[in-house]
Amino acid sequence: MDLDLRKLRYFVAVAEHRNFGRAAEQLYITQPVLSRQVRAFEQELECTLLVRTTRSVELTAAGKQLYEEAQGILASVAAAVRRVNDVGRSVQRLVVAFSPGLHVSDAIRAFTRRHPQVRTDVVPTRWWEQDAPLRDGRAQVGYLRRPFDDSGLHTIPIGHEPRVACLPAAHPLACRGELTSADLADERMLDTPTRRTSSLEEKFELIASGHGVALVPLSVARSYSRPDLVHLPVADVPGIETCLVALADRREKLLRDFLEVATTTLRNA
Amino acid sequence: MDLDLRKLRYFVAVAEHRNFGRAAEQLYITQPVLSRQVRAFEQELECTLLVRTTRSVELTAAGKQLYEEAQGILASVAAAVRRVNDVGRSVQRLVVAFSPGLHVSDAIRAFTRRHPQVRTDVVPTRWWEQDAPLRDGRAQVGYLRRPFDDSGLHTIPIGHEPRVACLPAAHPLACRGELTSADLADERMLDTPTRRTSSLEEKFELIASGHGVALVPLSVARSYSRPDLVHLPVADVPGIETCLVALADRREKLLRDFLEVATTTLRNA
DNA sequence: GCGATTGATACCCTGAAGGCATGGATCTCG
DNA sequence: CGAGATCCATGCCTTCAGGGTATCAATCGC
Repeated sequence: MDLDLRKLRYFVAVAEHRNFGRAAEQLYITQPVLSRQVRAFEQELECTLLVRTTRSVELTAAGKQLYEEAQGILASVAAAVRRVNDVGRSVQRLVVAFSPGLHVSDAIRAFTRRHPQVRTDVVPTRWWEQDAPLRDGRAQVGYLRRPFDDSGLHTIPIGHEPRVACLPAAHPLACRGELTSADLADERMLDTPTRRTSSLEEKFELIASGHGVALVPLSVARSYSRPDLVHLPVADVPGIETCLVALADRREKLLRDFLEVATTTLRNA
Repeated sequence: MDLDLRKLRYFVAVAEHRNFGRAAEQLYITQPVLSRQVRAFEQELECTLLVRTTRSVELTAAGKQLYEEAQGILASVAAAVRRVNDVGRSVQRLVVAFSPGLHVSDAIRAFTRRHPQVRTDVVPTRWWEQDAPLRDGRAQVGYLRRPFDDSGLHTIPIGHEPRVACLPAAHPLACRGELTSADLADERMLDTPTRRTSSLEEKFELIASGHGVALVPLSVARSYSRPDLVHLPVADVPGIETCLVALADRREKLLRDFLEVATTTLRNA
């Protein structure tokens, strides 16, 4: 019933590595200790979390559930501790979440000029749950790309960018100048938000190794260019909208100021 | 950085009792241990949380912040642990939050008839943050009275009830049959959501002891009748709306079923 | 000034957390 | 098939955080 966060962190490490030895190494403890702690954790929860064979470690349904829960718990706890520290030191802070490929430095610089006493920070979001840092309290404002779950969020559209097709350089279509969606009809698309492709790097790796192609926002294509991939404009796919986002029920002056500064900055850009 | 939940609980107990001895008693530990643990906690956070004199304990700004944060953290952690346990035992559960005075037993009984395998549970809400159990994951559906913060919530109005005036039995107006808002113009109203009156019982206690009067929903007046208070209809105050509420982004079948069963049940009632 | 109240300090003890050595099971490869 | 590699579990030892008792020190009320 008491749930020790240390043991929760231990479990998370094992869940991520699927391997006690390497998880222990990352935690700077020895493997036997980790085995014992995780087993004790399971007994406390009265619930089996892992299926161990001598060769592999797998998560049970409960283990998967706990792993999901743990993400949010640990993130919220860390954010809460930092907020308490900020209050204790009379520090004002604004954290900006941003989706891969988007740049917020201009807005932050402009905001810092106007509010030099406010510390700013940024946190990257994972593209299949872009709203998570806002909802769990890690960030107060986000700079996100649609689509995302906007329930309870205040959104300000600030831009629209085309999407380009990303293909392996060796692909037959790669030498063409511009494509249409018809050209891509037979290709395997990697756009669906499956959690398999957890990072953009992983997605590009899959594309480069021939597992499929994808449509990506132009800014992403610019940021992650690599020699074994080509990016080609596609005539008839809709672009994608970028938004400034904040929790709808937040009314702090700092937040409103940032939204104002950011919209003007980004409009001038 | 590591934040021990045990110490967090210790701090919360002290913050609530404003007294080490009584907090220790509630925690089933001794006072010296509690003093040491809380001080160690402050050192870990590198942040003073309490101002102690030999006669009193007060919260610093950081302490207040942490106390607020701790509410959510501990509630979410407990809810998460229970969800993990439910998954581990293949238990399906639905938790219904309800505001003071509302009765959900009919809906729950009807739902249980249709889904006998689903465990149901209820959690009371505090009237000044009725949406909290939904947002922190303790409950999946709520039966709340407006006004509440409905951003990101899916709401289904299910009823409208009049409000009645609650007065001390000894009050000059208490012998009148019906009032108008003009009659109450000179009275001190206890309706504003100040956190001073944390429970309805406390509110009624204040009224009975002559600190003011209040407008309360009829169902609340019925539930909490006591000899030293009278409830009188007021001709010209608007009634209050009751809603079934769920997080807007939730689509679980169980939840949708409950909403359906509940709306029909409540409409027949 | 005196007792009551309340938080802090000193000192001790127990048990949980960590380390090391090693066992036992399974996979890989010659 | 046998040898080695890999990986989790177990046994045993050590350390220190967490808890207990006794007591001190400061403040309030009378």
